[in-house]
Amino acid sequence: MIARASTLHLPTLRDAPADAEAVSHKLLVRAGYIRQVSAGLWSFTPLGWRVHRKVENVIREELDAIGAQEWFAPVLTPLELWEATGRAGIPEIFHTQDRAGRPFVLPMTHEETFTFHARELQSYRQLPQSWYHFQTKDRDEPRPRGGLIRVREFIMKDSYSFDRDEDGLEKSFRAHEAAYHRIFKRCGIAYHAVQAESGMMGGSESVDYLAPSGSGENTLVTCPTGDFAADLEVARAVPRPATFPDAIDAPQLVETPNVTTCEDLAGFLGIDVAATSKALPMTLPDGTVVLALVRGDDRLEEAKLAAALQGESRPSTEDEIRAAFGAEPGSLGPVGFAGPILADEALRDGQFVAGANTTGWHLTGVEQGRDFQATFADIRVPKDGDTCINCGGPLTFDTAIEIGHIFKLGTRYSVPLDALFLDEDGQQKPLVMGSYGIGPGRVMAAAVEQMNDDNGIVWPRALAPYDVHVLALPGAEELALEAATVLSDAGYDVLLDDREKRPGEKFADADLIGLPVRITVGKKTLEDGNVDVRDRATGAESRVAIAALPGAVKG
RNA sequence: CGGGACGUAGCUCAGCCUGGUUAGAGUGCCUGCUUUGGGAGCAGGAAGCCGCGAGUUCGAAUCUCGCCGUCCCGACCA
Repeated sequence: MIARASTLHLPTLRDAPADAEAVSHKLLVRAGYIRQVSAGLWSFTPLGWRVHRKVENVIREELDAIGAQEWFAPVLTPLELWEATGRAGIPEIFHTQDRAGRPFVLPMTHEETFTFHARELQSYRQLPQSWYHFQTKDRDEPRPRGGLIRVREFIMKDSYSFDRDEDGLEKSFRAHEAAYHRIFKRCGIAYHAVQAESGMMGGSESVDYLAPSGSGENTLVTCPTGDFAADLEVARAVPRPATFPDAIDAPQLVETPNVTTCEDLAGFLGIDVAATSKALPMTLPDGTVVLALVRGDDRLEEAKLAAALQGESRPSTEDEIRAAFGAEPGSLGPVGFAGPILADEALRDGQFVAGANTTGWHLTGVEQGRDFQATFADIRVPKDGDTCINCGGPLTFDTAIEIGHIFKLGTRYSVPLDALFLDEDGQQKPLVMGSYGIGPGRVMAAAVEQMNDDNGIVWPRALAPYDVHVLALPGAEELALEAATVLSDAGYDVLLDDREKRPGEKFADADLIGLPVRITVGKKTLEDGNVDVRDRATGAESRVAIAALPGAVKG
């Protein structure tokens, strides 16, 4: 087909909006792919919607190839389904009601709805099933940002698998994993599949798909040798070794007036900050105060802490600290503390400086096992200078966009929603489920983040809204149409720039919009019948006869 | 929700501190002429609830208060 730029709504801008920060945000707006309606609410222009649909179709083809079946389920969902699974109270959920006052949610995912439908699966003979749909998701995000990177309403492809047991789930999970690999590969996106937190989804295993980019919400931790990749929140790493002072037989009290940070403490004592410890009292829901202990140069990773404590906790209040330690906040430490202590692995070996539970005093030479008892877990945030747990190589940290996430849900939803089937042994059992999401909008954003230059977007062929951009320069309109027609007849989607614009403006817009191939038909063409074929990514240019275009354009 | 910034033409911004004719520029848009292989030139033109509401004042884009909106950092987060 041929789309004429003269009639297409193609609102390119010379300047990026002032409030845009992320490259993908700036370029998608400037090139006319998206427009903002309100915070976190974006419309896709005709051009942008074509890209979105390209992503959708790649996903659709790969999911269909693993036997998944496409549905379409409503956004509006009766609240009672969400009450049944206990997710109605999640703060991100939009709530609404009908005229009779019946409550509904605008859900952020469709586990409840699809599990509801899965109640119709009654026999193991009907299993396994993998169902998916593309549907609008709403999330009352506290802070939307970065154009398409974090929004309040978006289309997600979400799949749900239903199996009779864990083995079946494993197969369904791996099938999706393989499909996801093919999907992102086809979209031309660099990504890492990493172990991740299951978060509010529940379930046992999850794999996060992170696309490294200049902007994003996640931090991807990788080892250059390729033997390690993880989301910062769950990444394990080896901190640099601490340099300890000479060991002593028992902790020694030292006065440390006006010392508040570990850096100050290390400076005051003239020791390595990594030889100090940091005490962070946390309160559990039942009121218990747990002392979280990390090395002086480390930060506490709350996601890891939650995993170690098997539940959420919060920083203790000053009153709770006084009650638990009999001391003021500021010089807390593990020695003499009667409650549970959870220490980071980095504190296992060595003698550290710790708070003395007396304001203005610290203890040197504090050794776990001898001076206090603790349980150990990895609860620190990895940081620059850490090394790989597998090969010891230096780790690198990159911001990344989460473009997909797959979960083993188990029976988290099938039990509360009574999605049961009759197994071969005559027993009624809950369906064993998985769920699998991809945000096509985020795939678009990630592609732009990864593929652009100073002049604009450089779309991979699979995602470009059209295959070829034919520029009709003044006087060559007829020939340009001929070139476009030859390509269209050969099966290419062509954007024909037949606007009454100066050449420079057409070139600039073509670079900005970023179609993979640009064909210029102009004065030179009138002379010898050849057109210029230019590769957007490499800038390589060649002169080609119009009749030979289909071959020359082939990727 | 905490911290910070911003709201003036489609877009990018000036004007505000120190209140005062009819609110400006660039770009984009419209008309005409000239031009046409990397955002050309000339001439003419349309385009603004100066975020909203109160207040101060003879007089408010400008000062004060409140609200709303948007962005950034953090918290939060499939």
